[in-house]
Amino acid sequence: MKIGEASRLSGCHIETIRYYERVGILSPTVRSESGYRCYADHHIQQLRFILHARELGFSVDDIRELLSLKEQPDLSCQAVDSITDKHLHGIRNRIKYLESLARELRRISASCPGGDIAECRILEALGNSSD
Amino acid sequence: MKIGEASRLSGCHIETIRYYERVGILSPTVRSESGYRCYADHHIQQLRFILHARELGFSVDDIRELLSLKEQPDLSCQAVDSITDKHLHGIRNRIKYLESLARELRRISASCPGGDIAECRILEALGNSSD
DNA sequence: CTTAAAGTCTGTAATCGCTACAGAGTCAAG
DNA sequence: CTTGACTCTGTAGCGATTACAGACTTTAAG
Repeated sequence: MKIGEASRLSGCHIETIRYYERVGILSPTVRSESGYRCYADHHIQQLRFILHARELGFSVDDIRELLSLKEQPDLSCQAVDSITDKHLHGIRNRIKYLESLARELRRISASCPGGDIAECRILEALGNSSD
Repeated sequence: MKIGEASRLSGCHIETIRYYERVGILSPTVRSESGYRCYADHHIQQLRFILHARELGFSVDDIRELLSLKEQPDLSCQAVDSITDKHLHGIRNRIKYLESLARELRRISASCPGGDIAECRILEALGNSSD
């Protein structure tokens, strides 16, 4: 099948499919006489895997590694767990960071009486280095 | 003062200072005979404002607007509030999104018995389109 | 006075994960 | 036979920096 159908079946944009091939997480395809990429079922499977992993926020590098591990069924899945844990850890850190930002913004915003710019506490707070 | 001292006083990297000038959120400087940038106190103030706003996650475009509003003390600070609220909203949405990712990752991760890759439920879950 | 080190300049490329073209070629239907 | 849909490659853009290379200037020490 050609890239258009692969796109419809996998849910990946055409340009993204070509991108995944370029960065080496999607296996290269056979080419037709005219140079069109020809996709097989396993490509669709791969694309769905990639898409789902991306939806869960895994990086392309993580996915490369996950796909490579997938090819070695006899290995312990500890490496997979480790990638997942690291990723989860990263997400939790980002959440904590964003929560602290939100708290701080809320605090600053609440302190502003809402009159003229001259008395705006938000701008004032931004002007002061560490408050 | 030259860029090195401006960097030390403001806490911005030298290259970042030049970048802020290039994108137009830091006022251009007078140049010395040899072409070195000469910074005054108000540049340091501006840099601290920018740095703090960036720490709170405001975009460069937001900052450009905040700085421009700051120059008009007679205006209502409603525009400032609006930028801040929008930003806070964006952060809260990102938090929600990351929390849903974390829940899903946790769920998938917990379902894995931890043996061989062949039985790894994480890889299995990633392979299945919508679960 | 010379030389070495530290500072500064401009311009360009890299980061990440796509997305969006331009311009050319291919294929199927009417 | 032509129109339109599809595909190709290659390149540039996004955002906010960071990281050079290669050239120039200034400062401090010997």
